[in-house]
Amino acid sequence: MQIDQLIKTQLANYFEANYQQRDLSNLIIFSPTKAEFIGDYTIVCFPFVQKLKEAPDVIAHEIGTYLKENCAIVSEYNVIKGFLNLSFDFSLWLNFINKTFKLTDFGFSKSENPQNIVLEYSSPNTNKPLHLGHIRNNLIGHSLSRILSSQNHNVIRTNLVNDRGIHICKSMLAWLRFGDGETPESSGLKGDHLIGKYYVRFDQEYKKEIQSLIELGIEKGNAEKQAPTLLDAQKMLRQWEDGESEVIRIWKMMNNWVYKGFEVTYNRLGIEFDKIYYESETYKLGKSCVEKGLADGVFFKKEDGSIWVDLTNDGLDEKLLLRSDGTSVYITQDMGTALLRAEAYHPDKMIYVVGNEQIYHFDVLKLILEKKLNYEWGKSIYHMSYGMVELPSGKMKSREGTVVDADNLMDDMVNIAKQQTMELGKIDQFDSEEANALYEMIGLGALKYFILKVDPKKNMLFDPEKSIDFNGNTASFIQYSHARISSILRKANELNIDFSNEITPNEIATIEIELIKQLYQFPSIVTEAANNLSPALIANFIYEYAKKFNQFYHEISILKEVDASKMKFRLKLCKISTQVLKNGMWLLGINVPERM
RNA sequence: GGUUCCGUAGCUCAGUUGGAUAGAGCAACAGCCUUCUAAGCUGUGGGUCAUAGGUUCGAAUCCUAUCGGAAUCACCA
Repeated sequence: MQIDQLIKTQLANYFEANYQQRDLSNLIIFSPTKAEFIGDYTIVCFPFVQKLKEAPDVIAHEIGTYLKENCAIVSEYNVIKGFLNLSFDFSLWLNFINKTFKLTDFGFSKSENPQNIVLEYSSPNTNKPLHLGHIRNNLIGHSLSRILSSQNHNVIRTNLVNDRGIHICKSMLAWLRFGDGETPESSGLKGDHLIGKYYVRFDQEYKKEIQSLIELGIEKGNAEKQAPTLLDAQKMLRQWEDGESEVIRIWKMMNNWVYKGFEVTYNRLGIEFDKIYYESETYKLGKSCVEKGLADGVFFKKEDGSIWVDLTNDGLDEKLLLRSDGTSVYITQDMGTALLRAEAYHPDKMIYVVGNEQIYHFDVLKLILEKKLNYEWGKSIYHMSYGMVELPSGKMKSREGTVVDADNLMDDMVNIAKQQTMELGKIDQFDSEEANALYEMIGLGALKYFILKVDPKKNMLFDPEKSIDFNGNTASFIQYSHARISSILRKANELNIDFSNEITPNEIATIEIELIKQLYQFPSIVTEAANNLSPALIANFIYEYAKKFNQFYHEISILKEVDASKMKFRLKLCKISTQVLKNGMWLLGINVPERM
């Protein structure tokens, strides 16, 4: 199937026979020919110069002649400077079209060594609703799960809910003091939003107390530690870890409100999990892990009873593993969770989709598990760190209210989509259910695409004022292209054109060849995206493809003024194009409409 | 201060393992709807790829230094 492998093997034989050099085949650079030159694929000949002691264009001609004579698919070649441009026989593309057009899973491939991959993403705290940063996390994670499973890997999608800890106690405390028994039902608020309200309330009270302590002449750092509400929250955390029934009851009740709220958000985003872990269920294992390490002398205890690991020899610092009051910290439960996962799934890889602000945390985690506790699976931990989403005003801070709320944002996007769609007035025949599904598809598609098209590792900017466009490099453009192609295929269906049989068109337009060449690349792009864990590669590729198709659409009439075989050929091309757009967007977690 | 990441058009972003003359979209301007969907297509303008060195046939890409931005170095998660 892969042309480049075929040619490389041929060339390796050639170098062996004529120059007695085997390792030269590693130097072969094989890439699609740039549009402004004639040819399909290009071999760069400069790297051979040193070994073969010949001028680049001489070598290029030699290789070109050899390939043309010995390689059936190479029909022509030309040389420009050291670049050897090869043209392939059209039968190659024709076979590709005839074969691919029957597939529904075009772009997906069977990996020769499928792996068990535990993929963690989302990982929300239960003290506030999801915001734009979480959206990026969820979208990247969800898309990666699809990209990896498209390569035949066994992906276990996991979520680790941070349902315990001091932050939860803060919300609980504020609710007990100021909540007056308020519930999602009584307030009409979504559960996660209700809890978020009290998290903010806690912070306000806390700040007030700090201020008044400072006015009493207490130094700021101490004031922050001595504020009564904070002490109360810390007390509550100890009560929680001791399993005090009233604290546990409220905690359960409030967490359930939040879960119901999250469920709505996840459903709307289209995010799913195979297994949900709760920190409250894994932190104890983490604790025993720490105690075992202490017993083995890998960790050490300070005078106040807190337990630490010394990583100074590994270029990091000392890191706290258990507080002096015996309660666990963030990393404690991550150790426990990792342990559970390793036992349950025997993963070849454990991928954590977590923001780049936690690079240090995951360096520590991996180091502890792999090198200090000597777990074999420790080396399989990989932190897929993504960049922050910034606003024009700077970073989002949930306590300062400068966040873009996930639910509000989705509402806004769908509303804008609705408004724009109605203005265009193309879907008058839709009933309201169809229409609403379409608004949802377009609005959320725009949001998802906007986020996923950016290289995950980079920080990105989101400007709510400008909101998200529906023109240009956007999901709507791709969805629109899909709707158009679907329209052509519907028309063909109405006219009862059967294009399923093998065809051999004799004359082909250049733009068609360009389309086919691009189509041909799709599977390797998906593989590359899986290797680099980058949905952005796919997003930008399908945009390029959709754009090219739109040009094709304008330049070439598909159903008229062509002979029958050519028309059928183009219909096949259309069919494959819908597969590329549909499958590509599926990998991003975005739906495409038949009409819009 | 230590560590890590980023710096490409006015703005938002692409740029495959180093390859040919640096690519889109938005914004601006000029055209194109009697045809399978104009959420589209065509054209124009816009660049010292942060800066300076180095590596080589060749550097936006690799190395070093400098400047600018971000994250982190918590008994927060």
